[in-house]
Amino acid sequence: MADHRPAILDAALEIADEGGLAAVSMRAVAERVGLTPMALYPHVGGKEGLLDGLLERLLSEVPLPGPELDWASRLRTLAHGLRAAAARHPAVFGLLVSRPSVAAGSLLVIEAVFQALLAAGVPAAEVPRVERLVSTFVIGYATSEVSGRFSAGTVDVRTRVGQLPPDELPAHRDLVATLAAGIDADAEFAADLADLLAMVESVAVRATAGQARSAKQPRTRVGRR
Amino acid sequence: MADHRPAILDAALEIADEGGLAAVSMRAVAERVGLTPMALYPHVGGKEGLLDGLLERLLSEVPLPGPELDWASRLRTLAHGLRAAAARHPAVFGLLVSRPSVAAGSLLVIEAVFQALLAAGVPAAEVPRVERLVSTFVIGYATSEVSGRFSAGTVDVRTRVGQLPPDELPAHRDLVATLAAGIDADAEFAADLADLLAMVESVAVRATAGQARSAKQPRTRVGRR
DNA sequence: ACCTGAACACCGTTCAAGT
DNA sequence: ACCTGAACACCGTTCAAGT
Repeated sequence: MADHRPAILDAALEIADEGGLAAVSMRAVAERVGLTPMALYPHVGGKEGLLDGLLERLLSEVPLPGPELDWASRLRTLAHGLRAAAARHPAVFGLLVSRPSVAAGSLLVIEAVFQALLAAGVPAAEVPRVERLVSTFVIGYATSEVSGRFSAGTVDVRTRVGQLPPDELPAHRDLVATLAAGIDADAEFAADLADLLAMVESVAVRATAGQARSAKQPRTRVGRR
Repeated sequence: MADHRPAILDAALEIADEGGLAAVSMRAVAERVGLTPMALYPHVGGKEGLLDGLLERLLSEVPLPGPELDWASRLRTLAHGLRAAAARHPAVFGLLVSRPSVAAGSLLVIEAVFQALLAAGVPAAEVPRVERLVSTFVIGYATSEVSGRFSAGTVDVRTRVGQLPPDELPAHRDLVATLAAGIDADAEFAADLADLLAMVESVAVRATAGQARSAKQPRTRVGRR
């Protein structure tokens, strides 16, 4: 009859947003959608399939940058879009690091990163590696932020340092002032991205220099910021 | 009577290594250690506490670099040590991204990174940010590797690209040769680290340049390799 | 304090039965 | 084919009882 898959994923996403991943049970999803738990199986194929569906939903929400932007702006758009998706759906986003995710949505994001890196002048042989490097950071950052890995340690530096004899943590002691200031996650993410994009450019420049040495082809520096 | 906590964590770690996180149930751990499930509670304080204990175990296994090494070698030692711990205990390592982890073990690792970054010349105000940047990448990389996020997509590029109309994935098409070659995870991790350490150095140099402009203090470039 | 055993309120999933 | 309802083999945890 009707394809209930979209409605099932809607319900599951709502439950995940409201009560975390632990609240997403086949029974709870079924109840919200007005079906028996077993009625979900033909549509999502079990719990794993349901979670894959949620991840696909989340990735399809990430806006792809238009081709009119320069490569650095395109990477920034993607990174901020991914981080925004994490803020909207923290529980589901946590699945991203730990799941293969062969979803079509993830393919399109990767494709956009590939195009940006090629436009930046990163040699083809290095593009997949650099894509994984940048993606790993962005996904890792958003996950850490959303799961509390960042905020937990920094709440009270004194008690943290107090866990061990003070002379075992000299750098912590020297940085107490900075650490006590806490984290401005928005600013930090932007600063990290700036450093990483500079890194991408230096990979590109390094390749061009090697190529110029043998074939002397100059190359225009792509503007940042 | 006897403190069973170490034995409990031993058993739980074994079970996690053998059968994944799903196999780590209070009942299974209790059985292996020769107790009733409820007997674990005074020692680890429930399931969450048990998982925290596993994470602490894992982090305490990461070797800390000696002070005789230069900053870049120290960061490399830490990064490879963390990745090696992930290879030994893949299931437990997956908890790292998603858990606060205020463990003493993680404190010592962070301390070592702080010291290395300060030695590299990264200004104190930027050290915590750069620590989080590098740690996020290293943890994210090891997690992705261990959970199959990297390998899954690349197994068969043709079918992957076949999911969508070919002209929607031009960069994928151009990179088919590189993508089909697969991933040498060891080499890729080393290359990523090299690029990130160069980035750290450029952050340090940027700061020194600003400082030199006002106070003209030269600074020795720390050797890499 | 530490441990046991029974019980409670959940899980995902199988299976036979209905339409 | 799609859906139901009962059942199975699990969970983490509470609680009263023992020592």
